[in-house]
Amino acid sequence: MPKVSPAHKERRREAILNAAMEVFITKGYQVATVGDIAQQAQLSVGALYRYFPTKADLMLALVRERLGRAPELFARMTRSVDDPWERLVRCVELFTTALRVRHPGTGRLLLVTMAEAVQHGEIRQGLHDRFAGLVEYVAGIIAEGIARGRFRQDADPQTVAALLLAMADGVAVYWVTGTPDVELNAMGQSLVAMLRSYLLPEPLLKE
Amino acid sequence: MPKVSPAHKERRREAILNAAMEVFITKGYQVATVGDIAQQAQLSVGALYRYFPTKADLMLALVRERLGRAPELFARMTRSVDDPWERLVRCVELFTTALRVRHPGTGRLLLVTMAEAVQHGEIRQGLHDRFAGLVEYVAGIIAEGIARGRFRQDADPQTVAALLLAMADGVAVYWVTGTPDVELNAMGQSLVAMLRSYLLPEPLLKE
DNA sequence: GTTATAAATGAATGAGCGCTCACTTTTTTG
DNA sequence: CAAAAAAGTGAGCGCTCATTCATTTATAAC
Repeated sequence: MPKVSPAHKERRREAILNAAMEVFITKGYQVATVGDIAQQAQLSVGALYRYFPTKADLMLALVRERLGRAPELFARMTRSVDDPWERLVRCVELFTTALRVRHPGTGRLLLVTMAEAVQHGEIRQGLHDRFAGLVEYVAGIIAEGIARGRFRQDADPQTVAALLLAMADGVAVYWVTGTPDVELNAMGQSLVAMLRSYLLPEPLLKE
Repeated sequence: MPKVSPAHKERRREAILNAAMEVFITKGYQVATVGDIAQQAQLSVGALYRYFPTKADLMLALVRERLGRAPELFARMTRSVDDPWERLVRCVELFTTALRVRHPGTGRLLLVTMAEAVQHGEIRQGLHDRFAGLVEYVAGIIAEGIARGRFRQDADPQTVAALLLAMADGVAVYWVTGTPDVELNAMGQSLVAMLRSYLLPEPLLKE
């Protein structure tokens, strides 16, 4: 005879994950304490341990459920656009918007996760999956553009996609560190301009 | 009446910094212990504290002396090249080579430093100085190229430079995490190709 | 309302860490 | 060689933290 409904348990689990995210991105994984997270979730330490067996499991769940879903999220948000070039531009826009507005914590989570990945194999795997998924999606867009004859024929989809995403994450990481005096929108625009000159053949350039 | 020469003290200080770098980049700042570093330096814990007052000071010295000198290093290594475009290409080459061959630990140090910067103000400042210095140098190259009429006139040196360097560091971070299946040279070549199509006006493109 | 049982609590446990300091070793100087 | 003083040692202090568990509280079923 269970005391609460599965739905209630799921809601509490989410609350704990939200609390963990908040604490991890403000203090970093190692400095954050389980007590901090319990307090943020308005729970006791013991109760928290009924939902996640260790502190590391909390982090891993965050990596898988908050970072790991980026590829499908991007795919869903840009599926409606047919033209490969437009879809690429949408991706860049989506990224800068998400970073600033919709999911401002995700950039910080990415940074904390990268730092932890150096040591923790499962976390490294989680990051790998996310990046590989994103590269695959973007490379697909580029490949389609090439196939349709709209993009420069000698571009290597995999490499360009990886470069693009490394840049995106590089900007994200620097942005959340508050390190450079970066204007996110200006960088997005320059990136699009650069991509356009590289990918789009001459006839489309005159505008 | 000092017991050892200043030169000897300086050599020991360097040895400790080398040990700290090795330990920090394999374990991360928080997980690394002062005991680890002392052991790596073949010294006792107490002796180490005669050279650096706290663990945090060790990290800070590394940030300033290993990361902070990147701008002058880049300037020195590319000064001999006169043509702005060639110098830009040299920078990209330099970066990929340094990452793989000459200073393989620097990428990891960068990642560990970024993670710590979230919390630690002085470290954040150190990172900021490094990035600002690099942006300034690269922006200078681009500005010169524009002034000489060799580069696209509507390019914004600051933004393009920041974008370029965020990409470089993004690649570095992903590379050291071992996350994507990245071929560093291929990415460097694609980057140069992209830059060429963006920065160089038509007459120079035909080759 | 009673009871069975899941959920929640938080003090206690034990391990580990940064840093100190009373002491030992080494080197320089005269 | 003797003495002074810097350099080096490492056990120990005080503290923090992840995790546990005996106990209390809340809920659902009847």
